[in-house]
Amino acid sequence: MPELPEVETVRDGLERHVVGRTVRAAEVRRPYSVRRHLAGPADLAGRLAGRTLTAAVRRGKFLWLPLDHPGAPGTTPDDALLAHLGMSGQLLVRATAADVAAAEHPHLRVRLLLDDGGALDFVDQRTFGHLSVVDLEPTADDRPGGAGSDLALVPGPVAHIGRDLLDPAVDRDVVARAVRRRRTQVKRAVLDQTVVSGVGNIYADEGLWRARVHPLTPTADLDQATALRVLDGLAEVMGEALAQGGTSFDALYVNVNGASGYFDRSLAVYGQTDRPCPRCGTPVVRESFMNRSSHFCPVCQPAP
DNA sequence: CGCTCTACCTGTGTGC
DNA sequence: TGCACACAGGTAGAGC
Repeated sequence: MPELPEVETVRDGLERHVVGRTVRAAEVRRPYSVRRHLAGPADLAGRLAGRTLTAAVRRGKFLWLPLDHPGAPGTTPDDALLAHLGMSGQLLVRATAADVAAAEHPHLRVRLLLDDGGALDFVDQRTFGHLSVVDLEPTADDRPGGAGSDLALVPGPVAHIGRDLLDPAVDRDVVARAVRRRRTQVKRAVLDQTVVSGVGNIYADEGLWRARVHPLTPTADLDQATALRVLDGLAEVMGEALAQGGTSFDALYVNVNGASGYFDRSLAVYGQTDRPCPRCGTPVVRESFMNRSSHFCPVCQPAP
């Protein structure tokens, strides 16, 4: 389940192994996986052929690779290959033609054949993820936590996504005020990607546990210090997961599912129903929330 | 405009 | 064994 640390691990792998290479051709095996590319699979393939991948950029859980102009290398890219991994998406680098041939996979959705004989494969079991080629647009960076009037060059579908807590330009004080401005519960607020991006169900539960805040606490009840403690808890747990993911990252293999190894060892409450809270030993509680689930310690995180 | 809820998708696990 | 169903969950867009 890729959240911010997993997507950042993928971005880092793409930066080191794919950036600078050129797409020879794109094969769309499953049109549904490019459904956000409104002009259709053939148009997507046409816009990728012959283009060079010039960078790997991420905001929250969105990831994009700006594309060089075929006839004008070195100019500022104005479009990009945009990816969202959804729940189960993986971007897998195949180094050689032999690797490509050996890598047929029942969940292979899109294959980008590269000009050096390798490939970049988009594999996605549950197909919540998607790829598209979209224009980059100078976007007023006035989202919560943004850098005020600065313009950021981001894909159109990413324009409404807030900065994430691992972004050096994020202002946690501003994000905390944005969380408190919402009229809802704190877990809903931190899952809202327009408020703060990159947080999914797993890290929301873990961050709230670290901050000792119940998921259903009304945002109206949060003072600034408590809201900041929640953001600190989220940033801390995502930072630790990223550090672990980075150390287990395998060269030439950009993995997502379980790449960090974090899920098995370090989760305090997520998926730990009835197991003891690592702080106080009280059994962890699971409750239904937004057709999902919330996990928390009923003692450390008292109900509002 | 702000908030809430659901559809989208597929493989795995569980209960009858 | 076979079937039905719950579950995992990020996002866009509809609904209120």
